[in-house]
Amino acid sequence: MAKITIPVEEQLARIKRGCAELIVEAELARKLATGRPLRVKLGLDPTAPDLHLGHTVVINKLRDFQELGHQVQFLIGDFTGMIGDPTGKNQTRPPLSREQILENAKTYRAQMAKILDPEKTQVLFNSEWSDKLGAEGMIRLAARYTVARLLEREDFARRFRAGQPIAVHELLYPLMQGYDSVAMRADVELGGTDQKFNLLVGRELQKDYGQEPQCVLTMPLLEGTDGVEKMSKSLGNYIGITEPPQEMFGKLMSISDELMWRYLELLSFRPPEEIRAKRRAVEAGANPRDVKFELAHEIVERFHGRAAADAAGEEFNARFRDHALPREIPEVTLAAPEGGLAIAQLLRQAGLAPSASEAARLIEQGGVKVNGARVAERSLALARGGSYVVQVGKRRFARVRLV
RNA sequence: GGAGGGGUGCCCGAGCGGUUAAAGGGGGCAGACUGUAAAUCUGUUGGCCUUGCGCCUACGUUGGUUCGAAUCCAACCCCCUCCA
Repeated sequence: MAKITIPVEEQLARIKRGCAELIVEAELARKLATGRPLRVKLGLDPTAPDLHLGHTVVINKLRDFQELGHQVQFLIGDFTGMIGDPTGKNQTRPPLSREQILENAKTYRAQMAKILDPEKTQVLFNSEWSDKLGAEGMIRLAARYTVARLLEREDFARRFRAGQPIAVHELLYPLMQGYDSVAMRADVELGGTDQKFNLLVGRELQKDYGQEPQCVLTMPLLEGTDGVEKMSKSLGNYIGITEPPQEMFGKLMSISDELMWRYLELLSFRPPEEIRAKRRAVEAGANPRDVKFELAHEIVERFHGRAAADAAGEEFNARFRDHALPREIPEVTLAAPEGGLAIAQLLRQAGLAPSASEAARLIEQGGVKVNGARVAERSLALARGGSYVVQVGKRRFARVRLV
């Protein structure tokens, strides 16, 4: 790989942008000054095959490194994934089979390619060196660190104080992750702020193995669409990067005006000056909706391309600004009895409501329209042989044919 | 091994013999408003139908007491804490 000639100051500025913490800046400056492409590590747990925008915050940062000419290394934690990162929540993760892990890794690679240059991105598996360790190696590794140091981790310390159980394997996790850095001779490791402790263990172990310690760069955790909890699949507040363009666009438009600035900061590739200008404009009275619209467009374009983003934006405007019918309405054909099909039954059978009771509620609340007209009576029955556009709320539609 | 605490609707959590499909909050959904699937406000939030003040399921599981049990009793399962 070619020597990097971009000035250290310029590189540092780009690297630090949006980050939570950089340990230690002076060390990184020294590494950069050598002009050697740095090995930049990001470890990923292979348990969840789907990435969401929260994961991409760190990947976006890797992209910065990659564009500066550094060597990005993706580490799939197929070994550590079997241990399970201590979450303090006591969740037992089912062990994954070899095939599942490889499958997930493949998915990762495809998803990453939307942000990084796959040609320049290395993918590694930590079982490659962890498996070889064996019981003896494991114990030798464990001998290099102390319980007291592991208990520095906030999560461990709290549980220890509270008398809550800490399984021994949980203590091993940071060591294994740190050992990865040793095996990879990582120059820099990235992670969310929640990973800070683990990343620092890597530094310590590298020193212990006589290596120059890696620099640690942590990125803030992205809040989910609720604006409060961090984005996660289990909380249901996530935006998956493989979601359909329309869905992704809508979810991005549904974040609060406040949260929008956070997303802009952590997800947008627009230059910081431009984002500052937008903020000033909104403070001066511009409509935040338009800023959000541009953000949604940028993100959808990143994962689905320009055409899909344009289409999703137009569709959104038509649907929610102009209250038009969606361009594509799923068609459903239902069998109706002679006297016609009761509206509540129709909603349930067409998949517009989970149960007839829920359907009845929606009707009472005025949330159901047939051919654009609000349904007032739940005794309404639609005649056999007809075709109807049925709408529930603002987002659920179906074209129902009764036969 | 011993002692104690607990398992309630999507989640948290109150209830501790009847008026309880179960307070309150969160989340979800719908409506109003709007700048959008923002914010705010209002309503709603087990299921079924012949929509009655109807029926069926539901408070870890299985039995029991009772006219009547989420509420009392017994056994079992699971979680947690303390002691050893």
